[in-house]
Amino acid sequence: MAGPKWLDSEEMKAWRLYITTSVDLMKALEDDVRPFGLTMGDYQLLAMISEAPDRRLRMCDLADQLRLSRSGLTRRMDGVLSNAWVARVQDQADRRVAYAELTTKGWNLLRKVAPIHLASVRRLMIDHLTRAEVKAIGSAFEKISNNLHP
Amino acid sequence: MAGPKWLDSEEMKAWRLYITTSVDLMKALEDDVRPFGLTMGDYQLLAMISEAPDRRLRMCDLADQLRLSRSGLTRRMDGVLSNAWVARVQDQADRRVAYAELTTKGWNLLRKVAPIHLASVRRLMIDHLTRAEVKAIGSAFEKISNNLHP
DNA sequence: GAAGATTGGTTGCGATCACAACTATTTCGG
DNA sequence: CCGAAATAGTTGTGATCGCAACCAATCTTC
Repeated sequence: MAGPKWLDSEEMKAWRLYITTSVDLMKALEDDVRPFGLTMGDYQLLAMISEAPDRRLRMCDLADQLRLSRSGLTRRMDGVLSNAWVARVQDQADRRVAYAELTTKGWNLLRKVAPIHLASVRRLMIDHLTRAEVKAIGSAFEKISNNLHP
Repeated sequence: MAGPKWLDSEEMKAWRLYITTSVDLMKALEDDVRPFGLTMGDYQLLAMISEAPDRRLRMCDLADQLRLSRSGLTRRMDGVLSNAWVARVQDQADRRVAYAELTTKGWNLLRKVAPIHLASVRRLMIDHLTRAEVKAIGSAFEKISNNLHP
């Protein structure tokens, strides 16, 4: 590695605040979707599907995008399936493949919750930041992400 | 709330990259401490205790700093206690209180792992950022944190 | 100084999730 | 084509962690 072994105080400050605050932030966002019977995991699943063509996504791709293992996704699907927010659709061409498809009920729920969730993201994070900080976070995590995914 | 309901594209980019990349980053850091028989949770526990006076911390304070529930900490302690990295010390003055105290074995382990962990933080995150981005992340999460903890 | 509230910590239980092993289907090498 | 390898998804198992209920010790209030 190029850099010295330790982090200087600016770096350490950024690292520590980032790590601890991220946990708190997630819990606060979780609190804000709970009244709708959703976890953040559920919300992200619904949001991810809603942006895909035909509001459906292969299980495999969905797992990748949600950073879940395939077994993790199978279990998470149990919840959204039993609530009928998502339907399971078997692919006719390749019968190994199943799609997760947003139902009308799921779509309606998401339309109701999304503005509230995004308002939470604003209230808890974005509204406290300068435009420069927003851009810096975007570019910083973009570089970190590019390095992580070769 | 003051702001508009939706996030603009800069804000959305920052938010999404932050959320997804944070998960990936955590997994990568986890991979780097695993060879030492540690989880990131264990590492953070040891690191937190090591910075306290006498390298000991009340269970309660430790739980707060690690963002764990008290029961969560009890269970996590099982691991570090059975590895004898941490010892349980009962307070004589207030007999409700237990301290988690870093053992010599735990201290030696931490001295070995800390440089490697910090090198990972550099390699995976800090070294990819400009000084301005590091400062922006520090100030941004500081403000988010201040808002979260009233 | 005794009753009730508060604080510190553990335990029972349920939810979430990853890994490994498994089944089913498709694709590829020869 | 046929068998081997790859791909998609599920299930068994174990780890982690929060909530609620609990016990024990201390503090508070009258």
